[in-house]
Amino acid sequence: MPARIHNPDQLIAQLGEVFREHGFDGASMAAITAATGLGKGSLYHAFPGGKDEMATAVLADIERWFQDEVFGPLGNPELAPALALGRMLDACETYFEGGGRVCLVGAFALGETRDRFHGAVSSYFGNWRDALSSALGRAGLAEADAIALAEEAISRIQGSLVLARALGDPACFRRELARLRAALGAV
Amino acid sequence: MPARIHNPDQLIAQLGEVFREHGFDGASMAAITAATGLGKGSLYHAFPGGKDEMATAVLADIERWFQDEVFGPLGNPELAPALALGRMLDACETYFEGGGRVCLVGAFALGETRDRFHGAVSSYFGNWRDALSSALGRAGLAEADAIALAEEAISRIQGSLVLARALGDPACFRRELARLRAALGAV
DNA sequence: TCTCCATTGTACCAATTGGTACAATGGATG
DNA sequence: CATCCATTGTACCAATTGGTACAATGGAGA
Repeated sequence: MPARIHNPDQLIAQLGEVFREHGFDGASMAAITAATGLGKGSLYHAFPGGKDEMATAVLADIERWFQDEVFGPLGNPELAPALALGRMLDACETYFEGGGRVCLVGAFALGETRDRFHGAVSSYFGNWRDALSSALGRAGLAEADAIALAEEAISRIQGSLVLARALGDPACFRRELARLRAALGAV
Repeated sequence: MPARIHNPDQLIAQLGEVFREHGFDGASMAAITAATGLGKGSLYHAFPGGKDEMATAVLADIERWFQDEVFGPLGNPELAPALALGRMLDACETYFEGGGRVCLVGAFALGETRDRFHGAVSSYFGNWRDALSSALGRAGLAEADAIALAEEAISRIQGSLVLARALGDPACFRRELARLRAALGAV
């Protein structure tokens, strides 16, 4: 009966969407088997640690993506900061699907899971802030100003995702990104 | 055995803290009875609709508080806008305990509960945006600019709560509030 | 003091939870 | 073709879930 060989990348992506849609506690094994098409046997074979391990893998995958697409370019001294900043905003627009997709890490930070995955959550946001402030520093800002603006920019991105989802209006997020693009472009 | 007369206001506050700490799905009836000291009998007597009704009552209570302390003053044409804006920031600093307390409505917006309480969530953020943009309009901004700045300010508040919680550094939130105070003061 | 009834705690319910055990499968290796 | 073993689906588990039923309580009004 087994239809062997399951694409692990696709599996992680599917798990991510389940957690995004239901939250950690809300993502029951029943929902996970339904979304992935895999039985418990397969899931616990791939993730002996159960849901915790699945969520950890998802978070690691997200961080890897942002490391490659966002944090890396931002921290790269050989890349023009203006270019890296624009790339960050483009990546966010794509990744969060123009405000239609929520930030799983942010949701985990606010939600019931705040402690359980604190390491991954804090690493994600810490790396983002550090990389962004590094780019802003290279763009000419003093260190304190760079850190302040980095915190502001990340807050605006995360907050507008909350707002967009709350109002049911993804355009909220895109508008905020546009304003942010102008503000960061003026540095 | 009953120790009659239970302060309903205190009960709502306790329920709010449970939902804040565990999330909606995570707040089991066991956790709720523990936090409130009330048995299931009392709880289902006060809230025949179960957890849903409890959460609805908590959300209504939060909206009432913000209506009185924030949205009302912001929308009041007889109040100097600069005063109302300052009062909003003070109220946020107090209510969110300087970044140590999460926004339950924001958490519900991001989390697994996004649809179930969509009405209350969208009303809270919609009223906030409308009241804030009204105050900014009275402060001299054109309507489009007022709406844009209102969305930005709410995003910054909500986002910095996410960031503060994620990094385990409540000061993040207070710093953002301070920057926001400067930005809104310059209007 | 006595009665009444809103309030309460407790025992209980079916359904679902995350997790385990294990046998069947079938591609890869020889 | 035969063997092996990683991979898989299924049956099952105790614990917990949200919710209900109901009897005991004890303050308020007569």
